[in-house]
Amino acid sequence: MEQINILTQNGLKVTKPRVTILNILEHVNKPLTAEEIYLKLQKIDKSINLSTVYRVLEVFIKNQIITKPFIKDDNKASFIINHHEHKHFLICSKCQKMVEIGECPFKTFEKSLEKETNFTITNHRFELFGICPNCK
Amino acid sequence: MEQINILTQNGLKVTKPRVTILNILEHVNKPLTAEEIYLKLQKIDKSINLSTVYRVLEVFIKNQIITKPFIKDDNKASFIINHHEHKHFLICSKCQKMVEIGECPFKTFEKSLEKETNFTITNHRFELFGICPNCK
DNA sequence: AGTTTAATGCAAATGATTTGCATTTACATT
DNA sequence: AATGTAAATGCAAATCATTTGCATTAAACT
Repeated sequence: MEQINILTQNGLKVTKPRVTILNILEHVNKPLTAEEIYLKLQKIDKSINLSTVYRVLEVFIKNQIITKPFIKDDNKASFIINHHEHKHFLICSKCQKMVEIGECPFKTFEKSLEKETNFTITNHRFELFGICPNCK
Repeated sequence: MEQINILTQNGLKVTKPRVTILNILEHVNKPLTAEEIYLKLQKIDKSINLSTVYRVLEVFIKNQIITKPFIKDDNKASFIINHHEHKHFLICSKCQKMVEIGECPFKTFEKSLEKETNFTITNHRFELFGICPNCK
């Protein structure tokens, strides 16, 4: 199973919570909150604890298996599998529906900004908000 | 005083907490957390309460006097005066220093994305992260 | 299989933000 | 200028996402 490879490659023990969470995130492939992950987990294995979810997410972030792209206005953080692509989302302010944006237009922008500010730029966040066709 | 105009223009009662918070945000002109605002307030008037800070910020957001541009990884939200400019920041991951980015390169990008997705785009967030010259 | 060390479950703690309620204050009206 | 009223505030307690301490369990090495 691919999930197991990712774990062993990162020197992480292969445990049920880790495999299952990774599996969920792989298949969903869009940002989920810790609680959303927890609810999906509950359908698979009732015994997995919410604090385990947080701890697993923490380890995954450290190992760059996932990223925490943003914290929404409701104060909940989101987590998404890290395919080392630059992904950005357009989020409906009413129904929270997310649509992926095809292209990330910042590569060249970052380069010129590094020269200008003398920062070393490691990362960026970009999200768009609007009203989706259904909610209009 | 300009702060009073902004309040009355928005049909808001002119109170000391509101005037003072607005004054702070006007002069700082960069994102502050509720607690940072509270600490600055304490130096001016010990009696103003943290929950009042939150309530004032909430009203200001509703009236679009300020915006809540992002929530940092430490789960603290930031608030900035809304001059209806598109402002974005480059944030040092070590010292949290913020540098304003001169230009917002998304206007045309948003237009084409609206056609593509059929969303009505109302807003966006963009932050860059890196290491500042001092921290390197 | 046995040993070791890290991962987990559970319950309690934490910390940012929110809320209920009694009191105070802004401001419209007299 | 004094008064009435609804909205704003201070204070304490509640809430909610996230984190942590600790006893137990389980992965993976020998």
